Amino acid sequence: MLGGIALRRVLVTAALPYTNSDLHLGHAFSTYIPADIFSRFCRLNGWDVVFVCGSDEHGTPISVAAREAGRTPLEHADYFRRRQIEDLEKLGISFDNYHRTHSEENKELTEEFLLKLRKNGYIYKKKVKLFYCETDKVYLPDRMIKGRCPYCGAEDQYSDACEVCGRTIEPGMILEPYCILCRSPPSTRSEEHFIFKLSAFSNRLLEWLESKSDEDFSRDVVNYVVQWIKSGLQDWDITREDYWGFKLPYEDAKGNQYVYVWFDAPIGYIASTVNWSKKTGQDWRNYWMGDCLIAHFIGKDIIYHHLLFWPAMLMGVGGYTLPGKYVVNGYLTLEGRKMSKSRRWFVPLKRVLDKFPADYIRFYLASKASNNVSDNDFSWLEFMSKINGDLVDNIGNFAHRVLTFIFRWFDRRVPAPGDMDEQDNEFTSSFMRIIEEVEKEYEKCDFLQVIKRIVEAFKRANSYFTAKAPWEAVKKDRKNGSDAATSLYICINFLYSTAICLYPIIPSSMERLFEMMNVRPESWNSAKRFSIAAGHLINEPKPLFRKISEDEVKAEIKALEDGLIT
RNA sequence: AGCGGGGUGGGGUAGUCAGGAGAUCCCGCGGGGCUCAUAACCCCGAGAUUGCGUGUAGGCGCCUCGACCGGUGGUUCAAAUCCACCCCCCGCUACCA
Repeated sequence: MLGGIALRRVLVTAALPYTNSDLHLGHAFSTYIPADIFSRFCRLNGWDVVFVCGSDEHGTPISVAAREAGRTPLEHADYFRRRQIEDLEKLGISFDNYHRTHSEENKELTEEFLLKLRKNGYIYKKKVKLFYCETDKVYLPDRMIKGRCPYCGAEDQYSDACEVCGRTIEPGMILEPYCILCRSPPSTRSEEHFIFKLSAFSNRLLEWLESKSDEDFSRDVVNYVVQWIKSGLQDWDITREDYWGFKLPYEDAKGNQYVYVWFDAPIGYIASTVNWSKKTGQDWRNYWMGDCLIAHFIGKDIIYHHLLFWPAMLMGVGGYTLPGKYVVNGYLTLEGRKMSKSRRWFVPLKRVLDKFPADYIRFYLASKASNNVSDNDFSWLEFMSKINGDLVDNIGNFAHRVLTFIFRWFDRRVPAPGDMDEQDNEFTSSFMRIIEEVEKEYEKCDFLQVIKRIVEAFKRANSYFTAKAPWEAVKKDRKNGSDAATSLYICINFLYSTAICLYPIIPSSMERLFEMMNVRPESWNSAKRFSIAAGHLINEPKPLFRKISEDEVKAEIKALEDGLIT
């Protein structure tokens, strides 16, 4: 079973949104929807699960953007934090706690990490050369310096890599460097920095990674980082000058030296759990220091931070449980093209959530999220066709035909079944089998397969319903034990079971369905038996989903093409 | 440049780790059925797959007997699946989070 954890205790984290912009469909796809579905699935199973997240608020991009917007970095972070929370709530992401990295808890933990790592001999000091912009009064990281490529001579390339010839540019090699803020040439300064001895963990990381099952650590991802380790890990500079973040807790640090954002960001997961502890009276150590499956949900861009830097930090400090499961999804392209803010080729969550039910977005994106690093495409026309075909016509319509049938022909009461014939037995055992399969796919976080199998089950159900033709049988005999009664009894139980299966993916729609069925979703296991008894009274059914019109999606495509997305 | 992931009927996708009759599902297309249901649903079919000649077509004739999951070659009784090389697409590359 899942991660071999006996206690069935799970801590789920979703990558912390960086507070310098609004969230878009890509974020929802790669991280928040998968993490939320998994958390809900764990809760249905009755496991002890805590789902934490929070905003990631430090770093140069935020201080620079804040200055441009005439705000302090904290005000800037606050602004986007609020907007992100709005979107995540609207999307139905069920965090148990949403905290922030610029918090007391995170400050304490970060300091503790830094002090312990230093005490354990994993932090050392080293002189490094830095670019400094005299005009803007900031130290410039690689990405804030552009210049001419020393290899192919291409202009306007970032100082760490040339997009034209594809080569990596070593620090300081860039020709005619300039600051991207003011275009003036930077000066160089030499500072003493604190360095985390990442290289010391190479072997331990390798052993740890290679000891994991494919189920919890997908092979693609492990190969990817193993390659990285084998080519030689470099130590990690965790100091920044004149920065927006936490001060270094070392006595020998200078007053303007701060902690690099990527050091305190993952600690934010723990900080959020600590903050949750304070609210609930639970002990966060049960999750971070005990027998618990820690599951990180991330996009493929931050694999290194989560599979190398972060576990190395935990190993170096000692006493913490290491991550036990990673779910990594690739990027989302949009209509076949890479998303880009500057080219206005993206879809903000605010916009879609304004126009379509969150469950539509969840369903469509989940149908592509298969715990896999390869990219997936978001296409408005495909979105429409999946929603209309799978969700409305197949699933929604089946629910409606079963419920209205019981409501009208059996006076709202689930009829008592008679003897089951071969068709009844075959259909029943096929959907029980599908539920077992769905359970396995949920544990793997392969939601593509989950949805595929459920859609298939509904197709079978529609076929079964047509074959049994209860509308004919009912004309002859509509009492309990009749042929029609048997079919409907089986169908409403199928509906309950599959609604449980879909509950983590489209929770609010399934809430409405449960309400119509007049039941509460009990547990995952309740899907594996006939949970709705004969005689049970149902409520009046109403259509669960509405169709999307072609005009609606064409309008979205047009808005994109006209560059109207902001 | 290196590394990673792909290339499967008209479009989109599954299957590749554990080789077994050329293949899943969705959309679209052709035909039929049903009327309980949100103009929904069900069933059947065509389409990936074949050289040359000929007929309006069903077809017929001929031969060096041809085709099959990007291409070529290999391993195998058997390859979409394993191996090698090649072509094309996409992504990532630590101090941009």
